[in-house]
Amino acid sequence: MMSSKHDNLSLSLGLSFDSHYLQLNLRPSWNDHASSDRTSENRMPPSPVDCEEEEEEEEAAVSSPNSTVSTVSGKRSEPETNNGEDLDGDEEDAETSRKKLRLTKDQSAVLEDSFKEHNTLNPKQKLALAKQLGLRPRQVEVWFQNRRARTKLKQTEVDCEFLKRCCENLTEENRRLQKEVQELRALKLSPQFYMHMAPPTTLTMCPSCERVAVPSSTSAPLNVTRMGPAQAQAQSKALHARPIHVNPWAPAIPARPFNALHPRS
DNA sequence: TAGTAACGACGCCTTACCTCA
DNA sequence: CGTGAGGTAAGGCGTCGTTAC
Repeated sequence: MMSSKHDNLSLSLGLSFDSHYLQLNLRPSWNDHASSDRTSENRMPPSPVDCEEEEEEEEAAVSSPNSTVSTVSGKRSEPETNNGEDLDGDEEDAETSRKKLRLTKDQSAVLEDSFKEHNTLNPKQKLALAKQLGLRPRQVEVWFQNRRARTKLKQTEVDCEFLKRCCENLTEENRRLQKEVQELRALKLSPQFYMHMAPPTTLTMCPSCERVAVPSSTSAPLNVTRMGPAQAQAQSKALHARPIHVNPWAPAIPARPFNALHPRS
């Protein structure tokens, strides 16, 4: 099913906004229409029996916003009377305004715990959670959707920060390598450099592109060969004419695994 | 067996509401 | 007291997978 494609979402993100949000929920006057959590709409069902009775039809009418019968329940212009809870104190403007229904601390905590276990819900779990929390299944569904969106957003921010640091490190590494190339070129211009150097390997310099050829299939020690013009041209021709699948002009510097975050380590 | 409509679930985007500085 | 920013519940729409026909 579709839930499987989200199974690898990282849940280890810092979710500080939730605690902040939950603290706000403790305030008794967060909503004038709802004098308490118990009386606020969609918070608590009129009774467990009522909730049980209504959940059956709600599940059919609410759980899918796209089904032909479900879109009725969520219209912002329509009062939410299916739980019957919004009639006990805010009959003044319930018909016209869409209420902001804040979940209680306990509700959020339970949802959070459930989300840590599995970030998607099957219909059975959704119904059970809704019943446990005194919410409509649609509310539980929406909470999980928004929660997944928040997780994804957080992950995107983390990824963005990571890529930013990668970019910075690569820029720094590039700067360092450019400097190194300049130094090597300067050394190359002075003949004494080669005179006093006992090269540990044999390298073949390509006269045209000034790179060092690395034999692809030999493990024998290399010896630096300074070729004459004709000889070098012939070898260069041979090297360049050969059908090459892998670039033979590898960097002369021994390659090592590059860590973008720690390029010098 | 292939095609198709219905349905459910989800993601993405947006809106409306709420709180706080 | 008014206001803008940020957070969040919820609506709308498109997409995809499943199922029945």
